[in-house]
Amino acid sequence: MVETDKKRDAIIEGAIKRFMHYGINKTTMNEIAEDLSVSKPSLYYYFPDKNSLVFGVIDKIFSDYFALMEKIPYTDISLSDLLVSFIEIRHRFFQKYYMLHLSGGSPDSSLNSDELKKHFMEMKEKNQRYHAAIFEQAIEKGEIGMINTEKMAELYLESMAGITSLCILHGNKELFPSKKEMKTMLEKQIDLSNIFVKGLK
Amino acid sequence: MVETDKKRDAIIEGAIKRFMHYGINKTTMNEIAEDLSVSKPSLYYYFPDKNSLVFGVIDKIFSDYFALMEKIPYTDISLSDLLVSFIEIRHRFFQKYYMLHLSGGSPDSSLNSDELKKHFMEMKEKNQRYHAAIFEQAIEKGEIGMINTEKMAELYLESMAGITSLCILHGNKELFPSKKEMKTMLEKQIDLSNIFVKGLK
DNA sequence: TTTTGACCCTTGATAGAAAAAAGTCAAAAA
DNA sequence: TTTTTGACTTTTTTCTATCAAGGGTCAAAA
Repeated sequence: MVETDKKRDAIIEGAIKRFMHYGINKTTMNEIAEDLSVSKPSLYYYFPDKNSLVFGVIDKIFSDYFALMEKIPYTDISLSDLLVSFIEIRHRFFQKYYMLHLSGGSPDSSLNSDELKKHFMEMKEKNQRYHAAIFEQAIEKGEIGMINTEKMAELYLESMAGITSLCILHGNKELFPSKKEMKTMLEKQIDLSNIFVKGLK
Repeated sequence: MVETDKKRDAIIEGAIKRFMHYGINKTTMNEIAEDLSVSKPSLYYYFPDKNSLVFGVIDKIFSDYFALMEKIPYTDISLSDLLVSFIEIRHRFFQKYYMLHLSGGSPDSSLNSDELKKHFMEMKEKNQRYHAAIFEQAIEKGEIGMINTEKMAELYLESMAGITSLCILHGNKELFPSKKEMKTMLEKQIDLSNIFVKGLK
């Protein structure tokens, strides 16, 4: 039903706001309910448990991410530039949703459910397939040489994720990485991406 | 004094054996002393505290690492192959000393002392300088184009470390990464290294 | 100079209690 | 019939008090 879906979405939006500021574990179902001026059982009417709500939130975020990716037209733009655009999109999402610890190594137990891990895996694979398709196009256009696109997309994204991972790991142990660390990370990813593409020629 | 240095080394060797098997935090000064059939205060005669002993151990391991690196002659070998040799050396050390968590993200509080962090930083920089020198040679030989070697060495090593970091992060949560994960990690590092070098041409 | 037994003091693990949060349900409201 | 709720139960987390273990010291002996 449409009304039901609207309410579900409103709950997800409310949850996202709390999660973005306090993180998943530090947000209670009561707080989300209070924000929306409803009772806790109402939340449980739309979501069987907190994990499903978290799932809904993650799913929404990823669908926004892919929507943004797919909005970028990949004709009339070099592979390097296209990949940089993708890096910038990921960078914005990483900053915006940092408190949700979507990049792994999470202290949030809610992210450790098998269901959610599976979903993360699926999103990762979807992202890889999308990048592999981009590589495929670039091969057809003669921008890069013949490669195993699936494997290269995986290696490429893993090298990007590795940079992110190190930024989180070696960063100051504050709640957030500093603006400066963020900028350095972004620059390194762009540099590496450009070298990577050149290396595929 | 020579005798004193010998005893220091013996203690370090004994500590390494324990650390390799049980990790730093799970090894007590008493155990190290018992292994060497001396009393605990004897240890404290040679090392003012546990941190200094850990420092000695780390220092020994890094000096072994650099000794092995420097043994590889870097004439008559392509940059790609040389870098692969380095990756293999790091891989062996990573496996051998895995329990010491030298790759960061350590649960061992002993590794968090300022003194030791500084030392880690110095070793990282030494490694970067060594790699930068390698890149310098390759430029002179015309194997790769002109680049900022310091910056490239940093980016290169960080992309390698990133792969390692992800392996630790996403690996099974067992004590050790599996042989298979290790192999995959090694292959990815080699692949990335080769693409990176091609990208510098 | 080097080694040691005996000792102190700090820290980290453990368990049990208390608090908080997740989750349920019968009944009311829409 | 669908949605909402106050009051309730169960589970999880956090806090705290205790205690053993491990780091570190020292005076005396070798």
